[in-house]
Amino acid sequence: MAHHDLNVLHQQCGDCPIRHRAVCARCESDELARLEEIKYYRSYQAGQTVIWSGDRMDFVASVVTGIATLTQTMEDGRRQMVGLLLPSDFVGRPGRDKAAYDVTATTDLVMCCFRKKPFEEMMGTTPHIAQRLLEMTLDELDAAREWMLLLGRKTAREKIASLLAIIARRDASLKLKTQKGALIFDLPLTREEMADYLGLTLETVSRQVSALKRDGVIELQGKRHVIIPNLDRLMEEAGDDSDGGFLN
Amino acid sequence: MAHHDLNVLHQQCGDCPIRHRAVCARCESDELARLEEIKYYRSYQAGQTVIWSGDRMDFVASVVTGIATLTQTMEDGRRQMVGLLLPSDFVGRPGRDKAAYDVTATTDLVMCCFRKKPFEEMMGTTPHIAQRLLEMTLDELDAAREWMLLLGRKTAREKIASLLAIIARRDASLKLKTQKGALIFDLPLTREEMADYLGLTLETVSRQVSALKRDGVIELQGKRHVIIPNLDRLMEEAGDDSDGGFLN
DNA sequence: ACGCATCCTTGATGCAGATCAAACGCGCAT
DNA sequence: ATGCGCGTTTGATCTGCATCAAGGATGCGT
Repeated sequence: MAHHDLNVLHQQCGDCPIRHRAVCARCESDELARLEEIKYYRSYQAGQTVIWSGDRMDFVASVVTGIATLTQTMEDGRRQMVGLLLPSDFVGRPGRDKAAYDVTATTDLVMCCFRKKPFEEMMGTTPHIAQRLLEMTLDELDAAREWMLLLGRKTAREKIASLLAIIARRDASLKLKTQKGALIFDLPLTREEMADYLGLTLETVSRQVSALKRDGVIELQGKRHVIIPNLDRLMEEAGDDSDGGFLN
Repeated sequence: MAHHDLNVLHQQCGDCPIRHRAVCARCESDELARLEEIKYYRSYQAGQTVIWSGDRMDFVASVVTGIATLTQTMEDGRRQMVGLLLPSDFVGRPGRDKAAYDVTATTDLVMCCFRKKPFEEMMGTTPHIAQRLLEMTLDELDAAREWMLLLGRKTAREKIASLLAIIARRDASLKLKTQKGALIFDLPLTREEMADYLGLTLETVSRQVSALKRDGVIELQGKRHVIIPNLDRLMEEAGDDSDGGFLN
C-alpha cells in the first residue's frame, strides 16, 4: 500500500478516452500540446490509497480509467463518502497544498496527473482550462447538493434505489448496453462502500438490496451484476422528482 | 409574496460591505466600473421567496446583507436545505437559465444582481471574476462535503453543535463580539429551518438545543439569543476533527 | 482439495429519532 | 385586557435502522 506504479505509457492527448469531458475538454491543440508536456500517468491497484487527507498534495489529476472515492473519517472511525470519481473527474484543488479527503482507488485506476505549480500557471494563462474547471466544479456542487437531500431525507430503500439509478444512468450514457430498455451493469462498490456513500450500515444495504430484488425492482446475478428491467420503476423507488434531468 | 421591492439606492462598489469577499473581490477599479454599470439592487422581506426551483432565472447575484437559504423539496413535502447564503455568497449559475433550488429570504435581504447575459460576457473578458467565482465554488463544494458528513454520520446532538459552531465562527470572523472568549449571536433560523438544514424534525432540534443548554454547552436568552461560553467545548460536542480549520 | 480471507446475507434485539399530541409564551391586532 | 397565531417546548409512543451475532458463498494461495 506504500508505493504506486509509475506507468510509462505516453498516450497522445488526441487519443485520450476522456479528451472531451475532462478539464482539458475545451483546449485547442496548442494548449493541449503545452498540457502534454507537463502531464504524466499514474496507476493504482484496486484498494490502494491514492492519498490521505491532510497529506501534502503536489499534483492535480484527472481520472482516466477506473473509479476512485473521496471519503471523510471522524476520529472514532465513522466514515462518509463525499465523492465518487469516474473517468474524466478531477482530483485536487488548485491553490491548496493539502488533500482535504482520503482518495482511494476502488477499482484499478489510471490518473493523468499535472504537477500543481505548472498547472496553476497554465490556469492563469489558459482561460479554457479555468472555464472548464469552473463548469465541472459547479456540476459537482449540484451533485453534492442532490446527495445532501438523499442523506438528510431519504429512507434506506430510496437511498439504495437512488444510488443504483445514478450508476445505471452513468453507464447508460456511455457503455449503453440497452436491450429492450433494460439496463445492465456491475456494481463498482462493495456493500460497505455503498453504506459509506449512503450513510447506512452494510447490513441495511444488504437487506434493502435484497428487498428491491424480492420486489422485482432489480435482478441480480451474483452479488455485483445488476439488471434494471424498468428504469422508471427504479426512479419511482428513488423518490426523485419525476421530471428527471434539469441540465443546461 | 408575488412581487419584490426595487430598491433605488445606488451604492458605490467602493463602499460596498462585501467588496472584498464577493465575486467582485479581485476586480480592479476599471473592472469594477464595468460591473457597476450592469448591477442593480433588490430587496426582499424576511420570509419572501426569491425564486422557485425550476423558474426561469435571468440574473445572478451576490447577497449584500441578510440571509437566504437554498432548499430542495420532494413531491411528498420532505425538505432539505442545501445551502445557507450569507453576505458575499453568490446565487445562480452562469450558463444555466433555470433555478435548481428554491431560494428564500430568511431575514430581510438585499442582493446585488447582474443580468445573466452581460455578466456571462464579462466573465469571458474579465478573468478576475471567473477566478474568484471558481474559488468561491470550490469553497462551497468543500462546505457541501462537510455537510454530507454531518447528514450521513452525525448524531442529532452533534448536528446541532456543528450548526451552532458554524454560525458562531462566522459571526466571530466579522461581528466579533468576543468578551473573555465567549461568543454571542442571534440564531438566524427558526427551529424548523434548523431541522431542514440538519435532516431532523423540529421537535428533535428543540430537544437537543434544550439538552445542550442543560449541559452548559450553550446559554440561551429567549429562543434565539445564544451565548457560547466555550467554543472548544462546543467543537468537541460537534465531533469535528479537533485541528479545526484547513484553509489554503 | 483444503483452509482461510473477504464479502455478503439473515436473524434477533435495542435505541435514537420520528411521529402524534398537547400546551406554553409571546407579539400583535382588535 | 382579550384573543389569536406562530414558534416553541415537552411528553408518550412508535418504528426504521443500528447493533450484535451467526452463518453462507466465493475466490485464492498452498
